Amino acid sequence: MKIGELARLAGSNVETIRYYERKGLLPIPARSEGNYRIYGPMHQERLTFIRHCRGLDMTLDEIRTLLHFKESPEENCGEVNRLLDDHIGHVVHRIGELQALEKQLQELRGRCPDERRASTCGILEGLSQSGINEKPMENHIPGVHGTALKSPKEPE
Amino acid sequence: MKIGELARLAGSNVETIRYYERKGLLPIPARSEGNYRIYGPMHQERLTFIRHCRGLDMTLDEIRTLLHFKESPEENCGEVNRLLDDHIGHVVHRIGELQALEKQLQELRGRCPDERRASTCGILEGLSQSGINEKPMENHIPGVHGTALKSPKEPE
DNA sequence: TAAAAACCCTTGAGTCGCTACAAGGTCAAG
DNA sequence: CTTGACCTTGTAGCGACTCAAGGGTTTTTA
Ligand SMILES: [Zn+2]
Ligand SMILES: [Zn+2]
Ligand SMILES: [Zn+2]
Ligand SMILES: [Zn+2]
Repeated sequence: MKIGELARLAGSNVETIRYYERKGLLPIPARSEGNYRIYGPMHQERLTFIRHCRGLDMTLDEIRTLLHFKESPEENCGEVNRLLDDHIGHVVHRIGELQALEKQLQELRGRCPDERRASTCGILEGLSQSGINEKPMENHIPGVHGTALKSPKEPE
Repeated sequence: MKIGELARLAGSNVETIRYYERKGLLPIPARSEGNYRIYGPMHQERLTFIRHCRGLDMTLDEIRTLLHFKESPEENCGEVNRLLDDHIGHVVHRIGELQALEKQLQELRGRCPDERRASTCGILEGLSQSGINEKPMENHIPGVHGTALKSPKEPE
């Protein structure tokens, strides 16, 4: 099967498949005479696995680890289980952050119940004040991973 | 004041300040004889405002809008209030997504209560099956904004 | 006073997980 | 033989930064 069909079958997209190949998540496929990538059922299974994982918001690194265990069936799966626990931790952590965020935002919203001149808007005022969200949340993470709003790292 | 001091005062970081300047969020400062950026209290206030907003996970675009209203005190602040409502919506939406995600992950985790051979790991098995998270969540968003896991867009 | 340290400058590239071209090659049907 | 769907490589872009190279300037210290 060629790349377009694989994409359709896995509900994915051609460029994404080539991207996964570059990133080492999908094994390099055979090529046809005309230099087309040729895939078999194992590629399809693997791609589907990857997409399931991405649907659960895992990073490509996390997925790489899981794929390793898929390929070595006699290894102990403890690390898989731990990886999932950690990942659940990522999600739970992020939920907590966002709930705190919502509270702050609601509080801020409450400061301007009506429409006024911008100079007296309680929201703009609140955002200018120190005291509201003085320091960025520690470990403030977009999605469930990655890094955003790091505080400037202190010299060692 | 020079850029380093401003960074310290605002709990920010020098590169970020220059980045905001490039992006038009901070007004272009005067320069010293030695070509150093020279800032005053208004720059500090503005940067602090921006950092507060980022601490609340707003995009730079959202912040740009707020800054506009800060600068035009006699405009009506209705749009500010709406922007905040929308942004609260972004956060609430994302919380809902992450809670659904956590449920799925917990369910998956339950499939492998002990450590076994990888070939019989309930988690790896679950991720391979169709049926679990068949299609990516609609509108699955990293952070509170942006777009990830778009399904391939259909031709118009 | 001169060297060393600390600060600042610009430019350009890297991060993540894709998406979207552009310019061309290949293949089946009509 | 031509059309058009499909494929190829390569490059650039998103957001919000972060970091490194290779300089110039200012401040501190010996
Ligand atoms: Zn994770
Ligand atoms: Zn208002
Ligand atoms: Zn928002
Ligand atoms: Zn297991």
